[in-house]
Amino acid sequence: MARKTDPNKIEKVKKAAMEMMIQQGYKGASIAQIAKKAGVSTGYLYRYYCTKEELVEDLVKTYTKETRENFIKIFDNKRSSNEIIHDFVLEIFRWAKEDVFIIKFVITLIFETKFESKDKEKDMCECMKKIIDVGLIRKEMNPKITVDEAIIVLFTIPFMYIAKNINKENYKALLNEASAKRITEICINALK
Amino acid sequence: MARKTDPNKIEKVKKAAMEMMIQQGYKGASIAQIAKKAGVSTGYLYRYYCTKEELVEDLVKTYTKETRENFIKIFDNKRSSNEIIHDFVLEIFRWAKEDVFIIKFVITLIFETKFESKDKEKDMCECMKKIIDVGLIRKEMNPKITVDEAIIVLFTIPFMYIAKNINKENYKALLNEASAKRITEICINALK
Amino acid sequence: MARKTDPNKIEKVKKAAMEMMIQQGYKGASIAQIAKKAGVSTGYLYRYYCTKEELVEDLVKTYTKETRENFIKIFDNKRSSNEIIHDFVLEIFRWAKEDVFIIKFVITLIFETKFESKDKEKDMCECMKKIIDVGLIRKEMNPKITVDEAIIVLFTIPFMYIAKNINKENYKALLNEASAKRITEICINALK
Amino acid sequence: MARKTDPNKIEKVKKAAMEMMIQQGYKGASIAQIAKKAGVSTGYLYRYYCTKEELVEDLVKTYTKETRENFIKIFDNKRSSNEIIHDFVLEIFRWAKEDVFIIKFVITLIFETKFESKDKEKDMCECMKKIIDVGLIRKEMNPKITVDEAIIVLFTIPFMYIAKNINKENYKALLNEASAKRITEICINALK
DNA sequence: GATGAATGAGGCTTCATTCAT
DNA sequence: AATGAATGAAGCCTCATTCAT
Repeated sequence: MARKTDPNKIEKVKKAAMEMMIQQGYKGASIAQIAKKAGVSTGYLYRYYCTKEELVEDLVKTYTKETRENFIKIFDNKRSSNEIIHDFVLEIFRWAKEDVFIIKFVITLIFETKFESKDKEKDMCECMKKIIDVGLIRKEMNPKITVDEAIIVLFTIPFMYIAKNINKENYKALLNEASAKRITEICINALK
Repeated sequence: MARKTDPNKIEKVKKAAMEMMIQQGYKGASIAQIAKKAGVSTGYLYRYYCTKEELVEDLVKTYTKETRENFIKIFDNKRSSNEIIHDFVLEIFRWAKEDVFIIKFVITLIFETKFESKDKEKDMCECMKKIIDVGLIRKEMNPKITVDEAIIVLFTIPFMYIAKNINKENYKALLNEASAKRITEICINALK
Repeated sequence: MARKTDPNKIEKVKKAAMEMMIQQGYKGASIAQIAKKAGVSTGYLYRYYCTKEELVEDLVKTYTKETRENFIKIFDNKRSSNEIIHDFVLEIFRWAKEDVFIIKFVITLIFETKFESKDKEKDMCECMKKIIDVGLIRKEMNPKITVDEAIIVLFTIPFMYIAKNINKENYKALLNEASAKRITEICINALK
Repeated sequence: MARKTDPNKIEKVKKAAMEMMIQQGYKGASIAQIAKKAGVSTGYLYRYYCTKEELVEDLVKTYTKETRENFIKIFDNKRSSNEIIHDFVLEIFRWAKEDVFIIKFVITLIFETKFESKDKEKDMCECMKKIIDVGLIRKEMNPKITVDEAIIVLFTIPFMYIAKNINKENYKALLNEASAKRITEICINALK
């Protein structure tokens, strides 16, 4: 009977929060700014989230869930480690093209240590262990490889590539098959 | 903007500012805290810097200057690109062991997008061009290599390695000759 | 201001408002809390009361009405002033045992100066004048007695006794015949 | 060297806080209102008090300290209980005339249960025990007397008398020797 | 009639900045 | 030159009130 909740509104809030956090970081993004950008009142946010922190936690959960699941699927696949790395880079590129804001937001989050969740860390480690197992068996990887090294190479390099290009005009065109191949090549070589 | 008077005091301010920013980030580090930690008045701080932002900009300049100069020297050296990379990694490790705060601060800065300076960017590009030239001539590098790729590999991998270990107990011991060799190896391979 | 519709619902609202005000005071009791406790919507509440203040004013009127009428009856009775005082104390005790919430609420109201009504004041004065008349004629009271003094003694002392005991475990047992006699004795003596 | 702290300013803040709390209660009195009334900025308050609650606690401590000490002295005096009661009433009256705001504030505090301190309670009980001892030995008091009853009579009656008159024009004149005598008489009789 | 989503003024608190001393 | 008291805009959050449904 009451005014129906506008599902677009909360989505707008999330987008606005993400954009502000991309521009200003967690501390820099104010509730007032977010609300204004989303076209809602400040109070509106507090119907959905008890605190600013909760809002960001939900953002992280919402916008990384699908991709994290995809990541897990990719690493579960029992093929050569080189193929897995290629699929992984393609998935990151696909994701980055799908929504510029989300990828920027994720990059922002990687920075703000505040939001490094234990879960994310654990998931990443699991994936790395799987690929290292495959890579060692197939002799595609350097026997000295460690989990930390794999994380640094496989996560940081593709993300940094995106971060370096995301503000360019032809951003989406740059994330093409050729560049994916090249980044894959760099990663594979790094781990050899 | 900065007027010079007592170099000791202002040095203390800078150190304090750095430490606070490491712990709390740019927004989190308050002028009052910094002044207290430095043992000066808040007003004193404003005789040197018109704003908080200016203070941080000066910090960046000061604490990256020496190392940037060292970097430039390393890349100017006309030896094999592999040797240059090794020297570069060693220099970063040396730096990281010399002053934990500075390296933490630099890592913080890499995060807080707010403080990406054009100067730093240009210097980095110059260095990359030099090493790529050498690497291509000596056939130590993949001919497809670009400046961006070199930056991603050569800066991200060593810094991420440090970032991943800096909060561990035996931090300085971990940054030894062996790990420097391993990181060098990863970088060299990545660019092959 | 109040429009009548479903007396059950609005009664629940009043009870809820009372309870919340007992626990939190006027400012502390929020409309949302009250509505939730009463099982109605916040909007519903505003069909009956234009403002929160109006709700509380109605509460005061409602919950003191019956007892004020009882008080008036007691003081109208043409017996000795001592007997009237005894009846009065018994009535207050009876009331306090009948509904802990109401008595707590009344005590809360005595505190929150905001809700001192002129009506209540006038009624009280009337009652006091009656009992003083009787008391003086029968020489049960000090000739110096004033209306204010009678109010202070006859209202404050029994209510303070209740307030001091209302949060104890055996609260109802404490408000027995014996304690009523004792409080009566104190009041009578005070006015002698 | 810095701007000298104006001792009058914080005093003004305390007075303003007291006045606002008298008018609006603890929750009703806002920091902004208090600051405005005191002629200072909102931030000013936070140099002295970490929170609003702390401000009020200090108010209570400051403005009741002297009088509580006086009360203790009065009750320590080994004379007849009637004389003690008379001195006590006189002290309350003196205090009430000295600063209208303070007495109003204390009356407000008596209401807002939030600020009933255990200390105050304990002090009160000590005093009551002393006077009851004297009163019983000298047979000036009813043997049935309890500590709670003494508190109700001795505190409530004088304070209520003041509360009832404090808003009258000739307030100070009303708190004269004669009325003190009369209130004393009522208290003494109540406890007989 | 009844609901509760939505609003936004206002509450408490922080902190970069100013300026009298 | 140096201090730190004082400022007040701005941050997060609450809640009385409104109004579309």
